[in-house]
Amino acid sequence: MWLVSTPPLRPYHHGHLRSALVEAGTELAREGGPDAVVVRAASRRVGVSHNAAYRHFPDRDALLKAVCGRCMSALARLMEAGIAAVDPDDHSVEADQARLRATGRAYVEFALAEPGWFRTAFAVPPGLGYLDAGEGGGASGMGPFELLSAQLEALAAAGAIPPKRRPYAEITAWSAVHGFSSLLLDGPLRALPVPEREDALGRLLDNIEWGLISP
Amino acid sequence: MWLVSTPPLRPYHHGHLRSALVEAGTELAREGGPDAVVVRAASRRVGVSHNAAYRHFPDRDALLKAVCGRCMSALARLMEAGIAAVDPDDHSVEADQARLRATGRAYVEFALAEPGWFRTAFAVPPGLGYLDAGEGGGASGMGPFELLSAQLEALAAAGAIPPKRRPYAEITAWSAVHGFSSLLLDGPLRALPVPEREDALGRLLDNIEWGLISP
DNA sequence: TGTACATCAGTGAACGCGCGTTCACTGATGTAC
DNA sequence: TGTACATCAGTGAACGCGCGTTCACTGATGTAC
Repeated sequence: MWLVSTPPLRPYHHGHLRSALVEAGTELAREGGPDAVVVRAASRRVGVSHNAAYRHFPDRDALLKAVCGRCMSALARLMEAGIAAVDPDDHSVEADQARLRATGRAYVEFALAEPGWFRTAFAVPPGLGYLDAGEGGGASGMGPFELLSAQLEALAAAGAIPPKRRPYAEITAWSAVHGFSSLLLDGPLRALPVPEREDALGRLLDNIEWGLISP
Repeated sequence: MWLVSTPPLRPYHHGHLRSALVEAGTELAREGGPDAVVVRAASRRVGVSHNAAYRHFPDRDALLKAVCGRCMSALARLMEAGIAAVDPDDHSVEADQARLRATGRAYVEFALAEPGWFRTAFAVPPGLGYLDAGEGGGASGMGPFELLSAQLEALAAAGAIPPKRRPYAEITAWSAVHGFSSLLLDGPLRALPVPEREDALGRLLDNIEWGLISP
């Protein structure tokens, strides 16, 4: 008899099922946010039975956390791109300021361009600890917080931020762009027309800068 | 035979089932955030069969939206309380500033004290339009945005905010406190110890103020 | 005041869905000799 | 190089859960006369 089962491509006896699942989960997150990151759908995408995932993740939350790390990395990479767009050899205060603004703009752009990823990046399951070291970094290995921090540090080193205004500057700046993004995506600013959104972002970045830089 | 059904208190033939369901949904939101606002659980709490809800809401999203309005109202009321804590007869710039800070503090306090409500307030189902007029207001009828706006307007009228810094001030201030709250609840600031959280909030409010007020 | 009747707000049962998780299993892989 | 065997990463079936939503229904309420 020759109804021998044609082995279906032997898909994943090679140890990269874990990363394939994270990849699939990341795609689910892109389309549907954190709630869409579910074991069964991810397994389905990879073409594997849904319980195979439990060889690589103790439970759904572990998968989700890994996906969150990927989303945070994507954000970091977009911020890095924004920073890199300013001439890296220019160490003037103006260039430092431009780099700071670029991090902020990139943050908001990421949220608008990839809302599913943005929501997922901040949906690390409670009770799992936050992202581990090494998770959530961009190409440089630095995460969004470190990238922002580096720009502020440069401005402070150049004397543009007076020392009394330096503490917690990261948190202020981060909060502003994060809140703006959230309000645009899910909050009452949903309805804000695009041109006003653009203006509002400009004013918001101005405002942060004024608050930090003015003596 | 006398196994006649003893009518179980005739619970809701009086037209207030709708509000009872919203009430129950609000309690669910408090405990579990927007995802916990589900038709069956709300009906269960009220003591009514789960399909009775469909006499009052076309679907689950309609219930959720009503609950979102309640949560937004709760936020507005806490902000109102913060404002009212500053002597209402004092119209000095200092008092206006204190009222502005009070709105910001109340916002963050609300998020920390009632995380479920805070998350739900900003989880209006997409595609339903945002909250209708009349929903989401506090005792004064004003929503969080209007309350914030009123404080900024007072400062502008007093000349404390230069005209060139007035546009979009609402959005900047709101974004900052909203982002800070979100990052504390769900983001990487989860782990921030309480004293630093307090310091960070103070600096954040300072920073907004400096950004708005300095000439 | 009493009665017939329409309306309205509930009930109980059922459908179908997708999920997380566990079980005993099997076939492929890698290794010791 | 060949073989016996342990290990490991998958499979298929099943459990139980809670949900949204719809159906035909019934009992209470309010109203016209």
